[in-house]
Amino acid sequence: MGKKDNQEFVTQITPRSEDFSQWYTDVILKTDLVDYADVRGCMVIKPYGYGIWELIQQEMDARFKATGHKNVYFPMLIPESLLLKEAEHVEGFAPEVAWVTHGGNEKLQERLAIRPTSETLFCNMYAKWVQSWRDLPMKYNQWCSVMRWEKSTRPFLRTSEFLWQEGHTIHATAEEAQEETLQMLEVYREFAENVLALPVYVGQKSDKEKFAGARATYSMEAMMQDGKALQAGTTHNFGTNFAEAFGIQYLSKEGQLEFVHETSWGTSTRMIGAIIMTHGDERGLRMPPRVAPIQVVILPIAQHKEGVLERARALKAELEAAGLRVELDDRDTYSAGWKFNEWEMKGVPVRLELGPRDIEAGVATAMRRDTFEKSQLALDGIGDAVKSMLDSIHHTLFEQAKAFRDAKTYTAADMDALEKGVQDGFVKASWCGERACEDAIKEKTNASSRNMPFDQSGMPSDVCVCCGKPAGKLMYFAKAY
RNA sequence: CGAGGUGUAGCGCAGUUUGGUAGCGCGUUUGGUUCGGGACCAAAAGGUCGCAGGUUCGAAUCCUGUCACCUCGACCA
Repeated sequence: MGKKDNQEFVTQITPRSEDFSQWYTDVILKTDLVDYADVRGCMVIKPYGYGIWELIQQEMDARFKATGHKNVYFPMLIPESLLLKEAEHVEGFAPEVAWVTHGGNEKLQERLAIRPTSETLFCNMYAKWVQSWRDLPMKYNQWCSVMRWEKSTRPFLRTSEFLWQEGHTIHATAEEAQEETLQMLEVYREFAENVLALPVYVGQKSDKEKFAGARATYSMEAMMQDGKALQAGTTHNFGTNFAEAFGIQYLSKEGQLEFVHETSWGTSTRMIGAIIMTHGDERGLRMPPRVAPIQVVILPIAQHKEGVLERARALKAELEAAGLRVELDDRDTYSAGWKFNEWEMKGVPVRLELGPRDIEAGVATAMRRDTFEKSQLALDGIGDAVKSMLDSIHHTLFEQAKAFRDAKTYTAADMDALEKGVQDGFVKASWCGERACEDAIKEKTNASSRNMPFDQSGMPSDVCVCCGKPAGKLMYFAKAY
């Protein structure tokens, strides 16, 4: 047994350091997360990948409910006239809308957009539903898929159709809407850090980067292992932009007709891409325990021997009773070594080996995926031991990612330093004008932008990544996905 | 849409320069021995060489066209 060493296995995935893109593609295909669909720019999410999404939905939904939101479902098709109502919004989305032009064999009188996002539908209904200040706020969320005809696509990061959640709320006052916008940004941040183990920066985006039709857009950005920024969630404050376009008005306590203030916020399956590109290593995935479809895999060793399988099944039942997601790999068609490597590639956080020697000693041999550390856990009370190991793995993943990001975050006082830093990671710098920022990131700096002064005063803590205008003057710059 | 690259067995590739029987590794199937870090032996199956034309006695190989995918830009969650 075991003539081939692990080096040989590792070479099956393109080394991360050599070609990060190829590594990403290798990992998602070889770990059974997705397959390429034979449909333009779309992917098939396989059971293991979809399992992650289900857990994300569960965790997020609980947070939405806790902040007073309810789930709804709106149609996938949007009449063109509805989409055209808010000028800035149309302009922003027009290049990437897919249209339905025929019903059966008949050409439609009005073409229907396949939703790229549902602001217009929500607005249309809100206009009917709202009469009085008593009806406000309305805080709805929907889980669905949307379609955007992207020019180039990559699984999870950018596909034509993608799964997401979109929250849409309307409020009586500007203050309330702003509070909602920031609250949901905080919900996202807390979720990213505490559930996905993704350290993120949150902040406001620049006018050029903001959502089409929004007064203000906020986002959370994570650093991938190639130093690029990935937007993992975004919230928008529309003010009364859409309310005015769609006539969403209510009668206030004072008897005045007022426009509502609206927000929207969304996160998508892209978060799965963020997990992969943040936590993955040379062996493949490292799933953050709280969204790992399989948290513990039990590998019976020498399972043909008497009593081993029975004990393994009992162990599985015990761990499941403790609330853990457990897989028992009792396939006898693969050797133990083969299975070790497969589950490591799939990123299962904890592996429990259970063989005759373990059973004899009353223990299971545990291996944690984050550090490859092996230890013996007493079978007696093993549920708690595994749970605390999972918590520890979560924290290790978070701290590793944070240390990586911090080490690649530079401070720049001039354009040269900014340009240089952006090649490797994030750059913290004072706001120096939108044109100059973009130029720096895209290596197309010209003389006029280069001469714009860096403002060294005022360094607020809430800042944003990727060419965003912060609430104050400090911001982060990075190449973005 | 601009620039570059790749299409040969399920997967990864060689063969193309200089035209001459379609190859290799992994995987798969069958039988046996194994089983605590991708086991070994033996046998077998599997390909209209992306597609369409052309040149030629003969094309994976040369010519023309076309399609798909990948990387980098532009656009975006």
